[in-house]
Amino acid sequence: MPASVKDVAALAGVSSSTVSNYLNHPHVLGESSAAKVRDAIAQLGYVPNESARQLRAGSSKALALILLDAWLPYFHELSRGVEDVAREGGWSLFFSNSNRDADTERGNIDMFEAHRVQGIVIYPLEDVVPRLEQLADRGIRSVVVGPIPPSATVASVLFDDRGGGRLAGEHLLSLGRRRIAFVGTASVSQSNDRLQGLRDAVDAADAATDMIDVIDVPHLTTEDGLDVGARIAEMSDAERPDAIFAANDMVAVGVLTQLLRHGIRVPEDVALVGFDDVAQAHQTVVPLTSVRQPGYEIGRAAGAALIRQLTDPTADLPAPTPFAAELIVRESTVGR
Amino acid sequence: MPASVKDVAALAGVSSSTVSNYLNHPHVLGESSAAKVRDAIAQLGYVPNESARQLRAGSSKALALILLDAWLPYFHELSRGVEDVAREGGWSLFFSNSNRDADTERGNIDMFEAHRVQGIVIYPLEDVVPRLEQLADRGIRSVVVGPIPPSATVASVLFDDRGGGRLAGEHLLSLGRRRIAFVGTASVSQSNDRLQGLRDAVDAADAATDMIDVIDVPHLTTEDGLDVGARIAEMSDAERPDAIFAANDMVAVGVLTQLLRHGIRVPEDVALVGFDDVAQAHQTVVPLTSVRQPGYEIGRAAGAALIRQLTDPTADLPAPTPFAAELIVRESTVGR
DNA sequence: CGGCAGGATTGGCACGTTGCAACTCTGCGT
DNA sequence: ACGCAGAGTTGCAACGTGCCAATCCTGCCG
Repeated sequence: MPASVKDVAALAGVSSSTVSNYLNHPHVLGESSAAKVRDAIAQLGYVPNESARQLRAGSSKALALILLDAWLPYFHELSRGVEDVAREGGWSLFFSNSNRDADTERGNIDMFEAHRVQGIVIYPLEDVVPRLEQLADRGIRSVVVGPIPPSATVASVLFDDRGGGRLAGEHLLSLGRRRIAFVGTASVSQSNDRLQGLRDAVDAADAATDMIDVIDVPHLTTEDGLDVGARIAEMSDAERPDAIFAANDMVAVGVLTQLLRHGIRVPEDVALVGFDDVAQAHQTVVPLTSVRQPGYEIGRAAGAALIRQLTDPTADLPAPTPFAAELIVRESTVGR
Repeated sequence: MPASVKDVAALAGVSSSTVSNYLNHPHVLGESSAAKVRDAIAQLGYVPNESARQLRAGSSKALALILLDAWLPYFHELSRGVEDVAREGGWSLFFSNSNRDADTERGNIDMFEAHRVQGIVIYPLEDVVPRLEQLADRGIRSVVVGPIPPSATVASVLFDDRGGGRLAGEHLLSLGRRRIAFVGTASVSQSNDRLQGLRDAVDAADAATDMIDVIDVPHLTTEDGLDVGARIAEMSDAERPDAIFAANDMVAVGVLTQLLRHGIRVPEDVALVGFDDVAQAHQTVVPLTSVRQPGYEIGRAAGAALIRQLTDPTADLPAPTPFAAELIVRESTVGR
């Protein structure tokens, strides 16, 4: 039912090639034809059919972004970075959310392959590198945010999670804290790296290795943090840790909220460090010390790396120099 | 470079029609051909080209969702509702975010028209009904979430914002509060309706009309709430309102946080009511009384209304019976 | 053994767009 | 007056898919 080039051409009294030229090579058009085509397009409200364009072109000038869990604030920042760099380069960007489900993740990859996007930025749940290498054979390049096994065709953008964990640990130790609880998710490699960094700090300080108490939660959400906070609040003073390092800010916010509800003082009774430094970290009653992960910049870097590969397929994969962690100290560790 | 039906057909030793039949009408295939085609598809890793499919079909089995500001938690709930109902009906769903920018909103609509989606669910920024009616002429139906002028072709799903505002007002008045500050955004009609509901409650109680103090903020974010909270905290006891009604939960969370930082007691000194009842409302140090807006159900209703129109184009537009508001009372108004 | 029913398979076209090669036309130089 | 340059325009093919009508084949009945 919508108008096609043919309809426009008929109304304008020119051939469809001329209409196509008007859209894609305006400079070759004569003045009078251009005017006729312009009027006809306006009159019919013609909008080029993107599917036909893509079919003709062989692929769409589009990228895809697949996120582990789009509702976490950190992923907002990441996606804005990818989005901006895509828009600047004139690419369209399709989003999708794996919702922490491996089937959904695979389904999203399949869908984007069917839509012939040219490249994919993915923050993966499971090991997707073999699948991505398969896609690379078929001309779809990709960039993984996070650590991956070495690959000849799949690039990655790294953040120094372990170093960030170490910064958090050193900070807490320097404050004299000696019983540190780590709240994280063993199923996400980044969480484990952050824990390893904490262990590094403890080892370097020559402190007792049993000072770390690991608490595993399913999703790193505020809700999970509230549960953990309740458990900690119920502990006796003797068994309660004097510091908590949370694997992300959202779970830290939950812990903080629950501790405050129970009248436990932060940082006097328990010091608290989060991770990511999202906006929420300084929007809490006691502003949160956090390890800054530059989500926006990481997103930009991932998008830029992808676009570079697509623009110049002969270029080498960019060397994965990790983004450095930075500790942002606020009142949840040092008071006012 | 990727394989096409032709490649599959050549490898399987059958015609491309047979391959097409295998994919779309498996029952007409013979046993042996089916097996050959299956093997060839597997061997080549063939994935049908979605663009070509859509071109052939005339339109994609896809819907679009355009949100005013995807980062607000309320919109997560809304989008999950639309997403679920779309998936259940076998439709793909494309997301996009207007980011509170009218140009972006228009650009998104244009993009989805070019991609020939069959329908659009939109939570609009500006008045988009004329544009949507134009789309309806070209076969793209749409459903607006929120109030719209009467239209023959554009459906809407309504929520009783005014009634919700009234509930909040009645609640605060019944608690004996007499100086109510309203925090909202004049540029969003829903915010104004909520304020009007508050005024209704005050009028009905025969109370002084100057008891309402309207504070306008730009975006209804937590950051805006922090600013407002700071202003309120600096007021003298005499001029400080004894109740605050915020147009959404995020701004309420900001206000609450700032008040608590300044040692102002909630609800003893200032009672606080939010709007939407998102998850964050019960994840605060003092859980937030809020007017529940069933975002998930509203999203489902919008998606279902759209799919109904597409499935049966002769059906009348569904009557827009508004979703009712419900007050969820928590400690930010009644204490413990 | 001829014919025919009906299942299985195929050729060809159309969807809307774009790029290329080919064509027309105007005006200018010789 | 003739040719030619070059700007402007056009016809045609092709992208990958899906559907329709047409064809092929197998086996069975008379």
